[in-house]
Amino acid sequence: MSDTPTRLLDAVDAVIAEHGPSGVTVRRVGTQAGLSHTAAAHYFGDKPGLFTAYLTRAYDRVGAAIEDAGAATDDPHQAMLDAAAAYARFALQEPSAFSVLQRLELTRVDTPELWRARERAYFGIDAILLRQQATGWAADRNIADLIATTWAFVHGFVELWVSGPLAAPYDGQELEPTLRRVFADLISALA
Amino acid sequence: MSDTPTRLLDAVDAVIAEHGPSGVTVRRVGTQAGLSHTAAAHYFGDKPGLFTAYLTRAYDRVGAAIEDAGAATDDPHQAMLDAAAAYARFALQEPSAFSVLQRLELTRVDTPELWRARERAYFGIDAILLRQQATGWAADRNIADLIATTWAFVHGFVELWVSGPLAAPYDGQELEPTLRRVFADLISALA
DNA sequence: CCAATCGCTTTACAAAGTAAAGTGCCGGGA
DNA sequence: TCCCGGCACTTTACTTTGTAAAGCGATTGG
Repeated sequence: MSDTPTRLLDAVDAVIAEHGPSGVTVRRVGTQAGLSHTAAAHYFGDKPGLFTAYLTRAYDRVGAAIEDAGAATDDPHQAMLDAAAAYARFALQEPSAFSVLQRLELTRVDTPELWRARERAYFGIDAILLRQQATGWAADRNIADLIATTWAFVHGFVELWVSGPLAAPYDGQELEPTLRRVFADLISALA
Repeated sequence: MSDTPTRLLDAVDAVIAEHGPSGVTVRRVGTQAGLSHTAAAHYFGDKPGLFTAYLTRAYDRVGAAIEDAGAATDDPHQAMLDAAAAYARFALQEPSAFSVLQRLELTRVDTPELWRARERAYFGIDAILLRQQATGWAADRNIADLIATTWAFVHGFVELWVSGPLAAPYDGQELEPTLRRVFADLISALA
């Protein structure tokens, strides 16, 4: 009994699954949802509006996954690894959403809702890192640099993995355990 | 006196500069190059073909910049920083090309030319890292993990920078010196 | 009971992707 | 010299897509 905008966003997932990320069409999304071909435009204004709403929901999901990772354990070190794994899982399980995360030019970047959702995800990472540093880890390092370094690493690793370059060196391995292992090495190197 | 395909790829740059990455149109590229609206399709087959050729040229350029960074100094540590800086400069100076680097779904990923160009860029990084490790740096670390970690970090850092998230924490600073500083910290942490 | 509003659809049109046929030019053989 | 085949594009034509605008039936407040 979900409402129509939600059904339309679900239809985006279905369309990406069937036709790929660049096969997403405002018209197709409408008809996929069982509505007219202008339904998506009616609700979201235009194509960037549709993508913005879709991306906002995607950030909300990954942000929630990161928050869950932080809340599930008292050990910040474990939480960092879990949050990274959540990000990786998100990229693999919802490749549609993840691919759109990288297509900001198709969205209205200045939408407040989108900002809020992005900041939610980023704030979850910050919180975990601050807790980890409070345990004495990397105590003498600049916190802003620490945050940037770990973000950049995790995001870059996942992206290079799904877009191909890391497939060859880690042939046959799986993303999540590999990321956990390499990230753990990085964390201990930074200590 | 450049040939027509080259002029068309230059026209892609001009179109992106004028209309943004999503304003690139096969027809517009043709007319921008002073040709008919089907000229680009004629030479590159279709839109993915055009993007593939454009992306191949972009990878060739960034690969050459990385090779130059490696060749310009005997100090591998310096070469690593220079290569990272070259990547950052590329992202800033050719935002058009960099934005397409992230839009692989618009390209024909399986094109051999594109593979070759990508591998050229990656191989340049590998070579520098191997030289650096030969100096004793991080000698006991798995070379594949080292490569993945530094790639992921540099790529992720630049991407988060240009797409927004790092703008707030590093407000008012510039990408290249910031990346050099944070990357140098990472290198010494990994040592 | 009725009209305004809601939630969508229908209609309409311009821009863009792309297939296919056309056109002028240039070089090489009879 | 003439012709003819191919090269380098252009012209034409058709379909899909984005999007504006008007329409239309069902609810709902007065």
